[in-house]
Amino acid sequence: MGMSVTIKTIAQKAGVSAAAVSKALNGSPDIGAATREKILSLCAELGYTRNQAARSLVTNRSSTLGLLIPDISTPIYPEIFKGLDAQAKKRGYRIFLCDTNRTISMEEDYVRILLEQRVQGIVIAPVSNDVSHIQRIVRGRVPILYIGGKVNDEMENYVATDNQMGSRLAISHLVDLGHRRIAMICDNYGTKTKKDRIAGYRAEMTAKGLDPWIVAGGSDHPEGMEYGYRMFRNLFDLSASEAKAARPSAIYTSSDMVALGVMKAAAELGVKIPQDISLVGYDDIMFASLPTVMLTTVAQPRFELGRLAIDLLCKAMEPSPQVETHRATLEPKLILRSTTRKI
Amino acid sequence: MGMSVTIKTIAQKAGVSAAAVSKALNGSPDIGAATREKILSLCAELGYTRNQAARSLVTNRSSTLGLLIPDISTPIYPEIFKGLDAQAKKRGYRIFLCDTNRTISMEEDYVRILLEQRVQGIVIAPVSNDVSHIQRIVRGRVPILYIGGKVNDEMENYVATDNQMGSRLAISHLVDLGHRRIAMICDNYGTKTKKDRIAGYRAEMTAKGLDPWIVAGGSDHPEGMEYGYRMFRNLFDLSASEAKAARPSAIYTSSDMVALGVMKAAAELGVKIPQDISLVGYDDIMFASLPTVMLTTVAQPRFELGRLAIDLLCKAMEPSPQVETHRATLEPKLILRSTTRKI
DNA sequence: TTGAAAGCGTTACCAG
DNA sequence: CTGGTAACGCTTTCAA
Repeated sequence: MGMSVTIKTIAQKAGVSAAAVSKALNGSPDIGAATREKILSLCAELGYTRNQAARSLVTNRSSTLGLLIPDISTPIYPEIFKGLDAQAKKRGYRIFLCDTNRTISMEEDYVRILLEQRVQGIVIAPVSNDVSHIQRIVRGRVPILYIGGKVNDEMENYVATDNQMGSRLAISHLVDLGHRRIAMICDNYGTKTKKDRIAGYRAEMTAKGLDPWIVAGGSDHPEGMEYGYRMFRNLFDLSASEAKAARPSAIYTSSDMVALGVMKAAAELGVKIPQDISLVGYDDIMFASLPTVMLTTVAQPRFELGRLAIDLLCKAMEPSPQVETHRATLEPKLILRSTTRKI
Repeated sequence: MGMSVTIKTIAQKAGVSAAAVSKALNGSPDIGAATREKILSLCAELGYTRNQAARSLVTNRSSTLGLLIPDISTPIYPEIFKGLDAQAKKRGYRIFLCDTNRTISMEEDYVRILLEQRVQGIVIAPVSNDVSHIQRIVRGRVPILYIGGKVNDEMENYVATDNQMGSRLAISHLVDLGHRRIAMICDNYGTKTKKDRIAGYRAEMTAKGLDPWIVAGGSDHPEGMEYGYRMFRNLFDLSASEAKAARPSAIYTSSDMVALGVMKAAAELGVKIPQDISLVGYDDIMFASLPTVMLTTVAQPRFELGRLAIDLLCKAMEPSPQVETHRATLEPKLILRSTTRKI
């Protein structure tokens, strides 16, 4: 194993100084075209590869951003990663992805690791509403931009989505179709995100002169699919004795996963969607577009989220930021598929 | 903005040398317990964070492995990443994930970047069967371990799954249920993976004294869901004029995505699964377990894949590898759900 | 047990 | 335009 080829190796072979090689490599104008050519071809020939560690050390720039997410196998994150990745690339940054496994301790570990890597900024979809453990470690040494469902105003910089508007879009659509008995099934309602979705639902129902009908369990209740499954069964068991007219004609859920649970329960109970009941979800996870699912749902613009997040983070990274906080809220939109129908 | 706190800062404040701090930080035995304590508490107090770039530079170890995948939003990869990540962590490595967007040029770019980062090994799920462009860049400077559907024996180190066995499991199950007319719909059959799945199907059918019935289009045909959709419609249009008995009673597909296409077509044609026809997929993507899908399918042990891949890569990374190539093949297993039925 | 000194590969700053 | 020279922050001898 011969010594690896460094800038010095090249310099020697080319009969120039290390400084000259560095300049040629970095496209500096302070070098003659002839020398540059010579150096560059020599680099190609010898298979020279820059040592990023050495560069980072001296320039104090790693050209790397960190990304912390709770779980990459949760349907929404792969696309968010891609959005962030694409935009970061445009701006000359690499993204270092860390999956925290929904664990505070891993979140802490990774933040420390990212700090050791000297990332220039971090995008975090935090595990919990409270991010004080993160702040405590970072101590403001690196700008952080928060994204995801746990975002709230305690956080300095964030990109959120307008969850109230999302609900309003969903309800408005159902009302347009003639529905008046619209129940909302909401899991996990402690988070800001879910609170907003509920608020939007309530506001739009009221605006249309309808009575809100909210099914939302405590934090000890199951989440996602399991929750939707149980609550829908509940809803129908309870109304079983009553007239059929007392049932909701449409269900709006706090997430697609909850909607999936509803679908499962409905199938078991012989309730047809959308013939017997209309259903609208939230998130537009990949499943929602499957031929066997085709769920009408509220989508957040994921690519746009990535773009915005990186742009805001970069603003926060500037030597003397113009403003104190960097925040943005994205507008969701309704994706019409096959689980809603005129009544 | 004061100077960041370095090992020197600590050394000064503690009244010791930089070397001493380094030793304390790295748990070296060559240092007194008292001095160590003093140094450590000072580090905590001042919020000292190691500079990984500087460490890498001098130790020539980045403690980082690269991972190249074609598309993180493809259902199978998030879990593979997690498996790899977990195992790498156990061995003290971080994983740098690169999404190549199914693009040869990005694959090349990222390989170069990883080389610049001085990753100590790379796991690659390549975009194409041919990986010569990667070899050309890497020049053997870093060990590579290949995974994924494109793996073939041209590649030095790899972890594959036994696709022949997967098919045999599927067919054997269908035969046990009484099926004799079992068609296989296979997209994208140019790859080693798909060839093996076909071979396994053929072998098992023959072993059971049944006639293989293979539907496999050329490379110009669509892939995945679209392919399954079209081929299933084809199959039924063709057999529409014939007796119903001439139709297959079961379909085995080369992937879950193809099976999803079949389900869509079947739904449109009024063919009930599994009442009218049984269906088995391959891959066990997350969708497969959805309540509205519940697809019986062949699964590769993804976590095991991650473990093995990292272990083999680490073997290949050892100074003087024991053997030339590092290869392993994993055994798939059949996941029984609700799309197959006794005939 | 401790520390001084020598690098690791690169860039930045000047003086030629 | 070019090339020494001095950092960057750390680890690793080796001598005390």
